[in-house]
Amino acid sequence: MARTGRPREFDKEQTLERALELFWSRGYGATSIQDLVDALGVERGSLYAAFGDKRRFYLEAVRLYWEVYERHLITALDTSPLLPALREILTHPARLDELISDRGVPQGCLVGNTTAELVPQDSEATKIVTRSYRRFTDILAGALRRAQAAGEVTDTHPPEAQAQLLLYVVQGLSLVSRAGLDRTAALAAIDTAVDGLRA
Amino acid sequence: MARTGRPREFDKEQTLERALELFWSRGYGATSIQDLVDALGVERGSLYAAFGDKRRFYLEAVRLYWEVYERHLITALDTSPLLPALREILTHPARLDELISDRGVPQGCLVGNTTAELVPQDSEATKIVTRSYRRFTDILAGALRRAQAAGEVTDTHPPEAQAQLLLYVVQGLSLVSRAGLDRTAALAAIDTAVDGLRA
DNA sequence: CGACTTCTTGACTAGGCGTTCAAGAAGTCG
DNA sequence: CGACTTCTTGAACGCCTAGTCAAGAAGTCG
Repeated sequence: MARTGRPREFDKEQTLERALELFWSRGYGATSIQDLVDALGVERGSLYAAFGDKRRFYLEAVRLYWEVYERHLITALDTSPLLPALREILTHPARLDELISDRGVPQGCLVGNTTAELVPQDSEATKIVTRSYRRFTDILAGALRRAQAAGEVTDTHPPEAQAQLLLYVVQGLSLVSRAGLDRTAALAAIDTAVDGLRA
Repeated sequence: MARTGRPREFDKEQTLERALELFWSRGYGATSIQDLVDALGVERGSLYAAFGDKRRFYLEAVRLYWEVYERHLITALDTSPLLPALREILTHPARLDELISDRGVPQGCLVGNTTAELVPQDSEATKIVTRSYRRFTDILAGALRRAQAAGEVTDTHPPEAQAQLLLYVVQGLSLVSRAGLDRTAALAAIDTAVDGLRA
């Protein structure tokens, strides 16, 4: 049983990654199926067969984006002292690598972009986005709690409030950076935020 | 000379305000001309005659939005002590009135939404957005400088860096709020930010 | 080999989009 | 009144969109 048919000619995971790049740089609405066909080298019918309609395709890309980012976040923050790592995280919100760099244009955080474009109209997008924000604050609050206990971070405010504030900072930085990034000003702001947490 | 023709039957300014509301809640791409015709009660041809094409119409709305917000900002921050006023500003980023309230759904900041949707592809949108951010930080930096001199705000970091950070916080809060607002968590984060500025 | 399953291709459909425009309505001014 | 200008109306245009589907290709397995 389960006769297997003709094998897929393209790598599904890799195609999703490339679609993610396109969706990330252009947004959901401004990326047409034709754009995807051209960029991915996969015909329309195959895309529909593999990923369902455009919306599902996009949401899948957002899921992948967050999955990668979350792994990065957990790894990076599992350290002591926390604040230098936190500073790193804050300087890399949009691109996992090069937000503050010369190459490439900052394109924000895909979760944040999705928030602006699809939320709250699209309920599934809202669920993904809400969940991502929740994970972010949970992970940060955990790290901050440990750092408070270690005396590295001030305990004048609860770690949850500090984590929520950092979510705003990251998302704000990601968004504003799309309009052009002044590295010096951004770094000064980040340092102000990080120093505000110091015990 | 200058024979005047048939007078316009609708109020241009008021129509722009109502279009602003629509663009604000749905975004640029998701608001069709037909939506505008239906909501404004003005036929397509008249809209085109009065406002040019859709893009100009939208950008005009963004300009109006910022103009109103900037006036509000300047007025609200022209006070001493500064921090209570600043806290007010931070709690009202999205709606000038009721971001943190029960009625209505937060729809973010129109400038921020524009950043996510049109920047950096659209150069005119980028100019408007960049200028708005610049005005925001200039106004805040001025107020913070005075408050530093008065000994109300810490001078461990320059007012420009503090202002840039607050821009990120406001934009981040506006954006994240679209996905649902936890009043308590948001207020706790804002208090954390404001207390971090205290001398 | 031949039956079966799945994938690929690209033409096709239907609908929505932004935009235009010609004809008529409603004013002003000489 | 009649000439002139501007605004209103809504049909029409061309384009692009997301999505479908039938025919053929490329595998697997009995």
